[in-house]
Amino acid sequence: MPRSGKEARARLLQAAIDLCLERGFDAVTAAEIAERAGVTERTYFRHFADKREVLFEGENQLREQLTAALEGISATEPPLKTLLVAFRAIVPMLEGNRAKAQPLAQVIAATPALRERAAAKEAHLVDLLARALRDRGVDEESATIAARTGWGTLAQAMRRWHLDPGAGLDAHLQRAFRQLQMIVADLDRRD
Amino acid sequence: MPRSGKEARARLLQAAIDLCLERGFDAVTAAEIAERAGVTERTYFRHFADKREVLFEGENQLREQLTAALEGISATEPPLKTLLVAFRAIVPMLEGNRAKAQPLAQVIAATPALRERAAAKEAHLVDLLARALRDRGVDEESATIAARTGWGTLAQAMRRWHLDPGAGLDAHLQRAFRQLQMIVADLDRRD
DNA sequence: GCCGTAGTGACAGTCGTTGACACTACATAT
DNA sequence: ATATGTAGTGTCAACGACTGTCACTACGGC
Repeated sequence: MPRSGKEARARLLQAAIDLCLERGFDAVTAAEIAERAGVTERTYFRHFADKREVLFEGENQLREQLTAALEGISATEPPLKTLLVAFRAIVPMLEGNRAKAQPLAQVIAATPALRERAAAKEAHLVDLLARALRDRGVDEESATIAARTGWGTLAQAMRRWHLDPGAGLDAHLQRAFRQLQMIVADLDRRD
Repeated sequence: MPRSGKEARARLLQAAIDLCLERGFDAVTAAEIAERAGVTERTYFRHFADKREVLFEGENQLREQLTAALEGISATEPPLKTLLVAFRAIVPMLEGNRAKAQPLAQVIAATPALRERAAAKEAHLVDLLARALRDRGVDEESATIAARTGWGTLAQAMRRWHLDPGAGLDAHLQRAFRQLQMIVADLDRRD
């Protein structure tokens, strides 16, 4: 009984989240996730490459939004500024997703296998940023360093934001970038 | 016939490298790796947590060397400087390992599952760096940003070094950090 | 020679993952 | 309405990754 495929994925995601919150990822089998979603285990693996992947649906959205945000930025901006502007552009989307993303983040943080997947996804995104900068004429070395640095700074801002959502992600983001400037400027400081 | 455990691990590593270079990681079974090393599959899993882990033995050494290098640096140095000095301290070790590390890097780069593990190991190392900085009195936010930034810059230096080993890793490292300074300084540039 | 520890082999079993084949819902063209 | 293509699905079978258990063996110290 094939409804829409998209709906099946949504039900699988919900089933996976529920089961993982109840028992933890490792104590749940792929067959159970499928069963709760009303499909076969085989069907699960047609929609997702492996048992973990269902929990990372949201990352795709982030990737697309980030790509779209980068499109609209003048190629004459300096590389790190480009990233900062793109990050600020997706802040509303990130803030809107917080409620849904939080339980997921909790499950991922508690499971080594999922943290591993998350690290791989981050690496992918950094690659994406570096490629976007290179496409704008930034040399390969600067693009890579800027992408890693920019992403790392965003990640830290998001971490603080999760602990203190009241201030707003944008404030945390600007604060983190200011911190970055100080840290790098200090590289040549004499005691 | 239990020789030393340590020797078994070494033989398993060599067997894994050989087989992966011949056929690629995915086309090799854990049982085959064990067999070529002269032990049982079950014994393999006593020494390594999973099929991938054997290929990341070297990372442990890197972690230890980095920890040791950080010990010897005055806590009054600014955070990013601390990391740069630590990185330069382990340059000889990295250069000495290049011959052994290269085929491994090739296998890892060609296999998504291994790239994933590599990303996780990187995240671990960044955590380690951040913790080291915090232990020296650096505030949590600066420590995290500096760790991610510093590691990212080292990673880029190592990438360039792999393409151009003649110049020496240390030269690439200093160059990358200079590049970082320019990129961050440019954040406020007006076109 | 005795003993504790670390390392090992041999099974058996669970779970993740994949290939092959046949079948069904839905959209669209006719 | 009927035909037909496409996407989604169920079933079955199999391979390989991993784990628990039990009994056995090398080796160092006593």
